[in-house]
Amino acid sequence: MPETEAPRGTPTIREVADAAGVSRATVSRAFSRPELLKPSTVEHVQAIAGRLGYTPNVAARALSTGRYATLALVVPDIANPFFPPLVRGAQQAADQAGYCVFLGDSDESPAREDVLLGRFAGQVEGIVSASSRLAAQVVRRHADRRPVVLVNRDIKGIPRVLIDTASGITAAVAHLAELGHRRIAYVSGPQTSWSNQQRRRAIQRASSASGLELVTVAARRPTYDSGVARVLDLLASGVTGVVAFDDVVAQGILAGLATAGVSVPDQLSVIGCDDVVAATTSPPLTTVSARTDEAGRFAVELLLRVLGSSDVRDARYVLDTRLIVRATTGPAAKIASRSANRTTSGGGRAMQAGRKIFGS
Amino acid sequence: MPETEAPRGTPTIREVADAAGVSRATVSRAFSRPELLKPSTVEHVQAIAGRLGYTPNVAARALSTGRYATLALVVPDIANPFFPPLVRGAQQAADQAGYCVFLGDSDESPAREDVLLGRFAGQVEGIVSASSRLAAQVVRRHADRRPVVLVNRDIKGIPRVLIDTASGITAAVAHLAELGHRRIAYVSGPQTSWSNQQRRRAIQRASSASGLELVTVAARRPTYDSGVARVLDLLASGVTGVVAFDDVVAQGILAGLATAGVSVPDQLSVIGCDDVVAATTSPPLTTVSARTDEAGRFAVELLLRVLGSSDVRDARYVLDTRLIVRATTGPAAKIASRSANRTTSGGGRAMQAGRKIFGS
DNA sequence: TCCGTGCACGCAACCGGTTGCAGGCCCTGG
DNA sequence: CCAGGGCCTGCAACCGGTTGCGTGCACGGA
Repeated sequence: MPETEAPRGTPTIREVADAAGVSRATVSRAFSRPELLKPSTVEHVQAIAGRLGYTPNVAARALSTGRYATLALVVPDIANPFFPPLVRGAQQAADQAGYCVFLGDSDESPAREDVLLGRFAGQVEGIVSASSRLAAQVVRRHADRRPVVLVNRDIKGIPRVLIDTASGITAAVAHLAELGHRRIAYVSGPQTSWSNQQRRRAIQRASSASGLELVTVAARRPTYDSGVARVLDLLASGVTGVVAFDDVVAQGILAGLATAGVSVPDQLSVIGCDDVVAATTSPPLTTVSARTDEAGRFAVELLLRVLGSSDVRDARYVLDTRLIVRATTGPAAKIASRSANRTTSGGGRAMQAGRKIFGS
Repeated sequence: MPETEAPRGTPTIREVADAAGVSRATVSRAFSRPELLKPSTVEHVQAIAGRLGYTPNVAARALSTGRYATLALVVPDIANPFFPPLVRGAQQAADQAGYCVFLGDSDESPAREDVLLGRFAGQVEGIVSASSRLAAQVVRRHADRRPVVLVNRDIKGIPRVLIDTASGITAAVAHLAELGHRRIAYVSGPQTSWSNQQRRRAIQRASSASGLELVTVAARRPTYDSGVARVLDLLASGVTGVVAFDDVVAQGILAGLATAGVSVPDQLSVIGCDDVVAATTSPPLTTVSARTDEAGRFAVELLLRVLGSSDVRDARYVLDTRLIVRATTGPAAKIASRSANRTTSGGGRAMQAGRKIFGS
């Protein structure tokens, strides 16, 4: 008895077609290519569809067109405050274009990242991989299957958006040199991180250019605790200024220093990177600012452009950075050491409101 | 001339079938229901498929089975540090089950959340909505189309995971009362937030139970800047203790107080909520701890259970919370007010390391 | 030797849209 | 009045797996 057709949860194109008295093709066109139809027909079909609560089935559409209207975003650690703004920016850009975004968290593991990219490749139009920890060759293999856009990873032939912290780092070193520092430290991040390599190189170059001695301390994972744990090494190293891989590490260092009774910036100057929590530390952190939200947005827009016309092959966007001087940098310690730490905040420097901006 | 078949980018089931000398059905079964096939056949097909680099097309599979192997997670603001750990937990749980997760950021807007849920409904098996700002009726409408699990939103009939901050808040108020505070403030969060309502109610109840006067100050958006902006109101209100909607607001308050030269906890005690940045503030923030990562994980596991057997209708998981006393709470100000702010950190209380834990 | 039984696999319809192609209709120009 | 040309719309194949049903075959029992 096929007389009573059970109406599914959500109606299909056929039911709309029947209700509207047209063919399925017409319903389809009413949604995807309305300019091919008589305006009155479009209106009629849309009305019926609206009444029935019809929504095109994305799987069916994806199957026949290959357009998924989705893309994937892979990050090493969503809990690292560097990434949420980036995710947000990417999200908004994708949204405007009607795309949905998958999120993947590789947990800083290249192996997991590889798995994620492979899994996503089958169900998205393109992938944005931020701060990829993968070997270049592996990234290329994935990029070979699906369009990939990188953020903060510089691989020739793959479209990429780079936050050029080198300029900001250079300004940071100059800032320290100007304040009379002679011996400084770089607390490094993940070894497979392009950003880390870039920053390390920039600081080496800038230090030797300014005649500063440079000590490197490895933090590996860029976490708060990792920053805290580096403090003893830092104090033992006899430096008067520190540049940290990122703000999170810098924040950990600040906390460690506070616990150790070392006053910032009187006894030690600290500079962060990314400006991601910098305004909320105490004292407010001098840092290298990067518009991470823009990086996310750009990456998605670039990806969409690649999807549109595949001749954008070797794009390479560079976002510049600036040094933002807040309150964790001051004159080198030998100068400050004659006085104790009388004034903790705002002492000796006329720079609390109105942030001063250096940089390229 | 149909002799030269262009091999597509990724091979289809037909090509594998041809290469293996079996039917498409057999290839399909080799992947989805191998127990129906002779072991040698399975092995053979898998080998061929592996060599060709075959991957089942998810869109095609989704179309014929209705199983998408995806789910969506919607949050009001990924940049709010409350959510990244939750996202992470959700992500991991989904991953273990072979699901990919869409992320949506509603930007605290009910309208956008509505759009997101609608868009996701068509392409996922289920949805986790965290801290939904939607009207209950609207949520129900969505839940009617697709299984929905809520986090921190209590709607009867819809499976939900709740972080019971009431218990922690109650302990917080008791803690303040014990320290001699008589008049305290609650800095509230988003009005449509269930958590905010829950916290406000808990603090009202606890205050009157302890005989404390309660003042409420509205922060609306739970941001750092919003916290900073509430400081003048707080100082004008004549309270000696403050409970903030969340850690982010509390952090802003701390910063605002520092700028205003008010010492914490000597002149004013501050308590946060969620324990999400609390360990990184200065002084370290006394707060109500919630395992947000577990909430995310639970929500996904619950969703998967709903998908498995749809008889879990009215599940309601409650995660308890605890008060973690760090360094922003101390004796009521009238005691401290006789002396100015001589000792900024660690004065008057023997409680820096070894955190004390109260709670349900 | 013949038939019943069950395993392993193929056939073909189906999921729900999309799109090249063809055909009907109407309008215009000769 | 007829031919030609557009404009709309329908037909039907197709995207790539999945799955109910049926069949061929081997094997065991009578």
